[in-house]
Amino acid sequence: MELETQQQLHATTSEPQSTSLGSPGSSASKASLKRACDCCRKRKVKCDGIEPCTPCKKASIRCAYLQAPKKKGPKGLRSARVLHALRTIDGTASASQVTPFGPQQHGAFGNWEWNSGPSSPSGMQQSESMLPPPNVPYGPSVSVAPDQQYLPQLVSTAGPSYHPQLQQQTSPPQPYHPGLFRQDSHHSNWPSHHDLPPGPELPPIISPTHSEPQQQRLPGESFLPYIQLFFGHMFQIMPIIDRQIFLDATLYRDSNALSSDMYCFLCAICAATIVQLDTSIPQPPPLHPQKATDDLFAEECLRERKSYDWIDSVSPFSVMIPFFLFAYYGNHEQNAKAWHYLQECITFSENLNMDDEQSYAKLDPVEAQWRRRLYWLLFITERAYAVQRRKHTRLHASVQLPAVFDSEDAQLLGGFVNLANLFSAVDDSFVSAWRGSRRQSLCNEAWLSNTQRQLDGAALALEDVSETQQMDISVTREWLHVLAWQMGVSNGLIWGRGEGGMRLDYPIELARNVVEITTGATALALDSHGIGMEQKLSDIAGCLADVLRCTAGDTSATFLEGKQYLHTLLQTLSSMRGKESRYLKPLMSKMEGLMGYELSNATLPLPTVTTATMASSAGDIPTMPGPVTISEGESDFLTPGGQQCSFADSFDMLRTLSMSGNLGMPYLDVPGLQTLGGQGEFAALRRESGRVYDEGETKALAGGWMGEEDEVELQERQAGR
DNA sequence: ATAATCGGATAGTAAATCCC
DNA sequence: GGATTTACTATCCGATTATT
Repeated sequence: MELETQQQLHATTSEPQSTSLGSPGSSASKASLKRACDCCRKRKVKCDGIEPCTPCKKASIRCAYLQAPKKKGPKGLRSARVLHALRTIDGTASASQVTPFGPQQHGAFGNWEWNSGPSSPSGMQQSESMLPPPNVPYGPSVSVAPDQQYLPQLVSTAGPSYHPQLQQQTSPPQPYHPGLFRQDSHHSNWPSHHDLPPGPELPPIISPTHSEPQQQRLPGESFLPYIQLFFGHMFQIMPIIDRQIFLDATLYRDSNALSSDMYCFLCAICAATIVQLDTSIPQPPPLHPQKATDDLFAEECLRERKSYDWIDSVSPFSVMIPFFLFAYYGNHEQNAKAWHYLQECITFSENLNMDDEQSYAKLDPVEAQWRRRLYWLLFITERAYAVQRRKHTRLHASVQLPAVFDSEDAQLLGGFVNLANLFSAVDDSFVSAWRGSRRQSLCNEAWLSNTQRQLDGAALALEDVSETQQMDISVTREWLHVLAWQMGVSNGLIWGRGEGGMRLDYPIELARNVVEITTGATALALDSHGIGMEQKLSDIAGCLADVLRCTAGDTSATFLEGKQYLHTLLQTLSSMRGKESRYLKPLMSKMEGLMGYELSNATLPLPTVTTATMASSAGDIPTMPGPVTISEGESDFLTPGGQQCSFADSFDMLRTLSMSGNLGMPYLDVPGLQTLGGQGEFAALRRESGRVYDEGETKALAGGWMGEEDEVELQERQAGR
């Protein structure tokens, strides 16, 4: 009912009232409804407009009226287009009039070859990566705007006869979407951000880079290639902006016409995209000979920010700008800044009441959906960050998950929601336990096994999501399993039947899953998650290495299997994002002297596995007998291979195991290597330790590999006791 | 027999242009 | 400024195809 009233907002005002009432007009025998629901529209069946409508009810599908109607009426200058078409027909006449700028000079209109020209650095990806994935429930996706399909035609017809002056007049569809997201502008709650000039009032010779020395801002055409990269590879994990708006080249015609927050936003998202994708994909040539392009964008963002009152300018941009700055700094492992910007975007989201379900009811349904996505992206990011850096969390799973827009592939949001569900399992008690602020007694086996079960239950139906998302969800799930397991170990919870995975060899099983997931994947599906994916894999590998260290000398099939998984993980890390991961060397040095790995990663020797032992394992990982509690001097336990191992001997090893993946790793006190950052939802930083300290260890730890932050926290905790 | 799909007819809307 | 033209989107009929 509520939706029905809301839909009236979208309905046009001048519709004949009689139509929906069934009294036929003078000639029309059919009475069209004001607005068909999303499903009926897609199905091309008559909708009765109630909610849920009869066809949807009959088909047992969810009825919604989310899709905003497109703007009607012609776009662009008609006569100019006619002229242009005529000129094209008369192509020979203008063929000789190629200007000195040539087609490569995009001028103030932006890059008109955004998906076709050879000069477009990502034109190549357009055809492949930018294609929307198949739409599962609704048939072919319509997520590519009609005007996007239209643009290349203009370009191609312009062809060799490109002429700036003419091009100006035959300019493409005027930008008519005033808001951040496609809306009916008359009731948009989103601020109107880009007040583009009414017409193409552009300098006659268009090359802002050279002809406008007074121009402070980066030229408009700088952005589009990176925005294309974003939509090609990162949108799946951050589906928070509208393709139709941000892939429309008219937006980038004149950067000076952009509002400050839009400009800042574009700078921030470009900076984050560049650093996140890094060398995993060919990127456009640098904008500046001396300065890295991502740094240039980030600096430009911060510079522009000084020019307006960004604190009072509360809009979704206020949330997204610091979010992408967070991703930028996170990927650069500048943690203090990353943390600052993450907090900033959370603060803005609170200012927008995005954590309050009630606030969404007041919004236009489409706007509400975009905001839900943004909120959940923040939620996921914050949770991942909290876990990785052992920070507290501020956001809660207090608002409904976003729904799939009719215009979109359901696949896309399916993956996003899946990830959100996964992180919902990382509840406050998980974070508290991980931070060490939860009483140990609460981190018991029942709670842990329940948490592990939740993680498995949270992310299902992965076959319906894209490879990139699948990678994210699967690896994240295994990574969270590893963390939960480490929590259990740190609380002395290892028992034999393997309930909740609390077995010594559980990480080997997890590593097997990860290897299975990553082995068949394309590199880009893995790489587009940025440094966060490297971190997770390195955490998992680190934990696996600890387990193997703990069982050193064990020649059982499980152990050898684990060795092989570790080898595969290290190999994956050796070629991530087009280069060797910075986490590889520390892992290798951790492995030094163990299992035959050498520090030099030039050759990663395959561990020799005898067929006999492999055959005997047959995927069946033996478990440790009986529940044990960890206390020095107690009875012995068995390694997966059945080796006797006394607690006195292994206590140190287990202590190491309990320290969140990289604990005990020698690189932790190396500045600049302690942090991880931002892949989309995991623009998060490495936290050195996730364990629950006990006082006996603190002095030794504090003097050793513990980071400053840990020391402060430790002191705080000790003072509190 | 029934349900689902979708090409395309038809209608409505609004920008662009014409006309005075 | 108002009328007209044009270009666009929306609805949904009904032929076709798929499913039970």
